[in-house]
Amino acid sequence: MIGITSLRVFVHVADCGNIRDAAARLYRTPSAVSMTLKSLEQDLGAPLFESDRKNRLTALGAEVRGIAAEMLREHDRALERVEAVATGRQGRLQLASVPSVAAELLPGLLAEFLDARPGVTIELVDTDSRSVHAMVADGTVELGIAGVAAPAAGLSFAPLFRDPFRLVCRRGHKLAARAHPLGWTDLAGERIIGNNAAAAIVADEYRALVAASTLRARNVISLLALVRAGAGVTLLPQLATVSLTPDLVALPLADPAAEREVGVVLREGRSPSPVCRAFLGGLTEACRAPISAARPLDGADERQ
Amino acid sequence: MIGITSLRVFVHVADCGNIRDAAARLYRTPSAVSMTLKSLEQDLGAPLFESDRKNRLTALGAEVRGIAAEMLREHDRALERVEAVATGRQGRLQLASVPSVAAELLPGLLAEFLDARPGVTIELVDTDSRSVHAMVADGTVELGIAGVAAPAAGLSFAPLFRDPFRLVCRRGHKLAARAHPLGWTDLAGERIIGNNAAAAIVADEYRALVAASTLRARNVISLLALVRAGAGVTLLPQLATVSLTPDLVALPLADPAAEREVGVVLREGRSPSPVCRAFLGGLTEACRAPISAARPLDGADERQ
DNA sequence: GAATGAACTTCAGTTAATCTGAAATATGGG
DNA sequence: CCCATATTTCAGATTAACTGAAGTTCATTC
Repeated sequence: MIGITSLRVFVHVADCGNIRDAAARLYRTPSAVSMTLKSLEQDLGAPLFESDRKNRLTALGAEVRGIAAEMLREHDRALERVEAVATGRQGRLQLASVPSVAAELLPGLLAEFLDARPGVTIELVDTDSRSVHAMVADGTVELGIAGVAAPAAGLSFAPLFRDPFRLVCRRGHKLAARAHPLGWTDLAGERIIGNNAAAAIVADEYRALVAASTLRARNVISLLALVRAGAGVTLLPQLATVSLTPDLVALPLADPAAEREVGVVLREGRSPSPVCRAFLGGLTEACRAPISAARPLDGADERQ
Repeated sequence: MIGITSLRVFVHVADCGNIRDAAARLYRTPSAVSMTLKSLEQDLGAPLFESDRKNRLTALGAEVRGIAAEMLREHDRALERVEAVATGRQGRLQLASVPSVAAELLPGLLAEFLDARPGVTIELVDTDSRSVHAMVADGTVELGIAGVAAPAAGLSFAPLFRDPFRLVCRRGHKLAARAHPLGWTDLAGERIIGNNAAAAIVADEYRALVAASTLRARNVISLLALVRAGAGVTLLPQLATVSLTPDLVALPLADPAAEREVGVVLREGRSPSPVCRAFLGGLTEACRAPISAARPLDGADERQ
């Protein structure tokens, strides 16, 4: 049977015009090339060259050369693509993330990642933690970045970092004057604006406060607009507060348990694609360093 | 390195969903398939299947399968084409022939040949013997069918058949009443219309007759029109007379030397393409049988 | 037109790749 | 938890492909 290597040998000889040079290019001895060529001609049942000196093709040789050269290009291109996909240099990564990470951590990371891998396509969805888990579970996205959830069947969670909640209020708010982290009792009497992210806080005191609250916002934009308008204060993970406008401040909380754990959500029993694996590498490395390092800060996360 | 066979094995396993069936399709043992798959995954550096039971692909596996399947299709198609070209089932044949053969012998032969080889393209030029040789010599056509010529450098001639000349005249012509083959002396006093084909007749008697003639035509159509109009008589190879209109007759000549030899003209030191070779096979076979057999005759070549 | 040198081919032996069959191991359904 | 089935592993065998030396062919030079 005619093999692809025989054809490659033939094309090289046709290009070189002699066996010696072709053999050198192929890292073979001339005798090996000669034998390969002979067996190819036998398989075809007709000569490819006019003479023993391989510098003139027969009509058949010219035709076969054209067909084979094209086929070899296709073949090499395909192999190149396979290898690119296997090493994560090429492919598509569908990714869902909670807004804070999507806004603060991912942009720089993704830009760097894409610069290094021109063949990669990334689709990023930002939504709340619950939806992130759902999208991973139903296969809409391959990778999720979200807070822990009730351990769902078929999902795996790998922690990335812990992120303490902070109180967000207007700069002129009386709590902003406090020199020390706020205890839950300090918040008594404040109108707490509930939000999805803060639902991760399990402290009974907070639960009680927010249960008493009459205002709840789902989207961070409207949430902060409410705070800015003086409608109340709210609790957000630190990461979500690094880019606050100057009229708002984020104050630390005394309760060390008031934090969320952000991590990577994957579908269990489904090995991540090489692109995904490569991205995960960059992500965990970025999170090994303190969160703030992921984005150059101008002190916005310090008490102001 | 990743080989094409490894990818073919992988695609088969992915299609079958298990190794056993794939092995059967590939005429290999399951262990061979398993080992090939393993080495492919090692080359790629990542698994292609989720589990040992090869019924669920990883994301990488799915991508590789797509790329590989397309590549294999291309590869097989190319190999198919190479083989078709090598066996003469595909290709182009450029062919020049003298008009008589082109009109009487080739049509049936070409139709049959093309029916049997749907991939073949044929370009047929009909012209006089001298031009046929020239076109073969300069590579305009690969194959020529013509009378013998002065042995030119770089051309080969292989005889196909001998073709006796006949005298063509009007049905009512006085020579048409003759019961026996015509001798040269019978033609004395006739106006002989010269033509290219008859230039092959070497007999001195004919030379003298045609030298005395004042009319000469190059094209068979106009030549016969002249005869039909009573402008004279002419000599044509028998093959050129099998389709005469009923108002003309072709009479045999007594001189056995009054014949042409038609054969195949090829460029020397240039091995014919497989299509050409295949066509030559059919051609020589058709000529082994008497000429008339090449075309069902209704007695038109008999004296009428 | 013989001598010469370069290129190709052939051959025998070697090396590398691939396959087979048997045994061991893993998997999923009952 | 066990059984039937599928896959993997391993050692040995087979096949394909390569190397190096010797022989042949071809074109060129003297």
